[in-house]
Order: sequence, then structure tokens, then C-alpha cells
Amino acid sequence: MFREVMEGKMGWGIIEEEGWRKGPWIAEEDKLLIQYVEEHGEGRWNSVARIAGLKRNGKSCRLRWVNYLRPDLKRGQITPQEESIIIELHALWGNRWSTIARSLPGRTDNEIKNYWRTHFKKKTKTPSDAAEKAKTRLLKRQQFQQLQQQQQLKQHQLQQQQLQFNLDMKNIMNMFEENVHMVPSTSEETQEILNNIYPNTTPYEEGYFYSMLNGNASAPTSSNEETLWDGLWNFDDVLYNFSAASVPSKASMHNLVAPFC
DNA sequence: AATACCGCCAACCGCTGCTGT
DNA sequence: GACAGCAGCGGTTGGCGGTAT
Repeated sequence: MFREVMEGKMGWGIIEEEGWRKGPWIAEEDKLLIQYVEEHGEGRWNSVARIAGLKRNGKSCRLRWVNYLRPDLKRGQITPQEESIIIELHALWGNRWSTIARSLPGRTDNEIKNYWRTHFKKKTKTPSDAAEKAKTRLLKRQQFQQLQQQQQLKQHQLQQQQLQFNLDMKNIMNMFEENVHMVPSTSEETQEILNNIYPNTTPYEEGYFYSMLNGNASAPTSSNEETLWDGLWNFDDVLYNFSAASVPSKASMHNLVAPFC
């Protein structure tokens, strides 16, 4: 496995194995890849080497395009809003990074995965004794409350988003009530049914809706609550209230929707 | 100033699932 | 149905730069 390391590089230098280049991409390679995609579109990655004259295998080309060269990529730090979505979706979907990424336009699964690992993974190992944990949480709550004030300006926009989501969910509930026989038992069935009656549902909404119906994804257990607070120190309160409403029943779905009826 | 440590990120690898033959 | 090739996914690795000691 490390033959190439010994033969051709120290660390991530450029190496060649069976004619394929590995390691960091250079500007010239990026240019060739961009040119290829502009002319031929995405896909058929194994043809890239032959057509574009790149000494990279298909996987490497695809990864470079998806994670770095795609024009719709959003650069810069993950925003608090994005972070809150990541936490919510991770609670629902686990490590299904590509699914999570689909709800965050401009962000890649790799980016989200890296973000999660560096920001949250190790927080689960933090203070073992309860007092220390409570102290940490209290501190985070205080920080959170301070940040609330700063973020009130953003509240209006988020409330609009919440309103839209609730309207969507109301729509879905109505459709389900008209089709009572279609109660799904798996996330796949939920997705299928939602796709049939409501094609624009995001993975986030699907997961949320599935948890509502089945009560198996985001019931507010203590560990989940801890996870949430670990990440919530810079949440906006609207989204937090939103997540706190994740009681797994149809009735609560109506409660969520009722104010907007 | 030197060193150790840590966070971030690009890139690779192995595996799985899909699709065409 | 079996097989091969390909695309996509998640886990892991390693380099770099910033910060702490």
C-alpha cells in the first residue's frame, strides 16, 4: 500500500502510479478539468483522463470537481444557521453526509464531514462528571442568551422560513390524512410517499416528517439534548424552538401547524 | 525562539449500489 | 441472473498554518 510513498513521494508530494498522478492538484490540471466539464458536462469521469489529457483517474477528477472546482460552491466559514441545520440533520440521519449536504446548497459532503469531526466529534468525550457537564452547559446557555440579542436582526428572515416550513408540513399532513392507508414504516417509504405527493420535500423535511410519524429519530432524549446544547451556544432561538418541538406524534404535528391555520 | 499541539482541509482508499451488457 | 464498469459515499490520512507552552 505504501509502495508509492516510498518510491515517489514524501508526504503528499506528487506521485505517479501506473501512469496516474496523485497528490495535490496544480493549476494546470484544474484548468483542464474545468474545460472538460464545460465542454462535456459532469459524469463519465473515467473518460476525463483520455479526453482532457489529465493523468488523473476518474475518482480523483470527480472529487476535485465536486469538492473544489464546482462553480456553485459556497466558500467561507459555516454560518450558525448552517451549523444548526447540520446538527439537526445529523440527529436525524447520522453520518449520511451527502444527504445532509443536499440541504445545504453550496456545501459539500466532505466539507460537512470535516466540520462535524473538528467541531462536534470530540465534544462527546468532554467532561465526564455531571457537575462539570452542567457547568459547561450553563456557560453555553449564557453565551447563547447573549448571542440571542445579536441575532434578533436575523429573526425575521428565519421566522419566514419557519412559516414556509410549517405551511409545507400542513400541506403534507392534509395529503396524508386524505390517504390514511399510506402510513410509512421506513424512511424509504416516507421518502417515496412524500416524493409522490410532495415532490419538493428536502431530505431535512423528510427526516423531520418521518420522526413525527414514527417517533424514532429525534425524540428528545437526554443525550440528544446534550448534543444539542453542545452545538447550540451560537444557535438562533427560532431554530432551537423549532427543534425542541420535535415531539414524535401526529398530534404535535398539528400543534406545530395549528397557529398557522 | 523553539517546539509541541491542534484545527482545518484536501485528497486518498475501500466499499457499496446502480446500470448496462 | 451474472458480471463488469462506474459513480458515489463514508472513513481515514497527512500536510500546513496558527496557537499555546
